[in-house]
Amino acid sequence: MTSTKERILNTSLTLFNRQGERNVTTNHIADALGISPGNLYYHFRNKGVIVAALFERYSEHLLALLQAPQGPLTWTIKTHYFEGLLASMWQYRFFHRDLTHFLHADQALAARYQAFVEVVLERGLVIYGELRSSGIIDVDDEQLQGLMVNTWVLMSSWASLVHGLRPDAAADEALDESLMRHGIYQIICLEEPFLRGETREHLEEMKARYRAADTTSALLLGHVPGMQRTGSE
Amino acid sequence: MTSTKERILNTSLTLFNRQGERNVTTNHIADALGISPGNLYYHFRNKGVIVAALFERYSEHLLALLQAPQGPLTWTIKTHYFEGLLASMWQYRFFHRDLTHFLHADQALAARYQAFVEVVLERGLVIYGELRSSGIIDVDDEQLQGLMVNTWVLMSSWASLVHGLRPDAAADEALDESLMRHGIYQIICLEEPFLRGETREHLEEMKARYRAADTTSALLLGHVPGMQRTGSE
DNA sequence: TGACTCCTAGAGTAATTACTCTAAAAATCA
DNA sequence: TGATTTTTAGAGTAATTACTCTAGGAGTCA
Repeated sequence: MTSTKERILNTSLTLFNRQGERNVTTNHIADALGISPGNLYYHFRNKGVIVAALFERYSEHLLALLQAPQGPLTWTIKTHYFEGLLASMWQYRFFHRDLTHFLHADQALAARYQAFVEVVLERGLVIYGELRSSGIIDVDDEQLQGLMVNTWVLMSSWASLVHGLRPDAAADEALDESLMRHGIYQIICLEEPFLRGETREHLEEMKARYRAADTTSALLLGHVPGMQRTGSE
Repeated sequence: MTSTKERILNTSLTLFNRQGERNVTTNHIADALGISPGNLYYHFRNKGVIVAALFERYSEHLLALLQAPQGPLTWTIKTHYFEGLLASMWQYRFFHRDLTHFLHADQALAARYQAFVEVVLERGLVIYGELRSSGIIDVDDEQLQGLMVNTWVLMSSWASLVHGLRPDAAADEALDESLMRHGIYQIICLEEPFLRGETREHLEEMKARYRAADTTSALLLGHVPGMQRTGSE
């Protein structure tokens, strides 16, 4: 039996993800749990600390993933690994969505968030650095940094972006999977030009694997009419 | 003398950008203008239509820019052109920041936003298509689409991202310029691997131009310690 | 059993905030 | 000028919502 405190966090997370933190009141949370507002406030002295506690869970989860030893790293393994990262981020997608307000409202949280991003980037650089050392990608330092920043932008914004274009996605759990694959696909697009050696042979296979399936393909570009299939020069 | 209606929109935009829409009440807006709430509500029947009106301004502005004939297109011209786009987007940065809530609260706005994104992507594809036809970039159709999506993700998220990491940026107008340049720099990073021919000769010059200056360099990666300058293989 | 702490209920409150209403000033027009 | 319309003020309201307070149940330990 999970504790009430845990249950509050869990349903808060669910509701926040589904409806956005702004549209979820503390009374809603209590209702959804079948407990009283008083009880909720016994465990969390205000709504902000619920958000902060969820961030703590999120960042711990992600940093743990990032700390995990990787063993010998191939591009395929790395991509699969990133898939796991993105999945975790998706679980806490409300956070990046409503980030602005949280950081505006809570100085301490803002500081922790900044530190969090720093560590994420640092660790990400190590991973890309290993890929480089193994001759999997061919980049100079500057390109490596640029790639890293762009990867982070993509990963941290993907959920919000999807949510903006597919409001239904928050409710429809079945979409999640394919939407996330699309996110990974976009990361592949980022990395593709830098791939060297035999790794390039896996490219098509990986692209096919993560390429958006029917439903998702329409998300961003599937139904843009102006695109002719002329092939590259 | 601008009309009261215009003035309401202008100060709303300013306040929204600075403090986030959520933290700006209609009374705040009225106060800032030195008019009565009643007056404000005479011109806009609720807060939502202010947001919607601002979106209309934003999308018209951006689409007009996108429609503008370009003449012969070089990569340098294109980059400069994107700089203008990003600047316009920065002017309405509150919108992409609080997007989720707006679309959740207003179905019609959600539909218009989707249509807007479609047109933006369509036009963006045309531009990248022209670069390809001119032999400036070398991409196949798939890469072109991937690049386009990533460019859009970057541009539409950049302001929020910056705001999350530099809360002060909203207040400090001097930072704007350099933060935006950094955004363009990241787009250059996206495109760099695809550049061909003599355009590559301009690469270093352009990178230098948009590379983050001292203040900004620390924004995302400047002070990450784990990064050694080992040079590429 | 009794004492003590932890947990819960639920009515209630204070503050915020989007929005209304009436009446009067200002502009427009005949 | 007088009539009509547009614009404004500003007090006020209804609803929401984060949060409090008191009292009582439920374990736990002596």
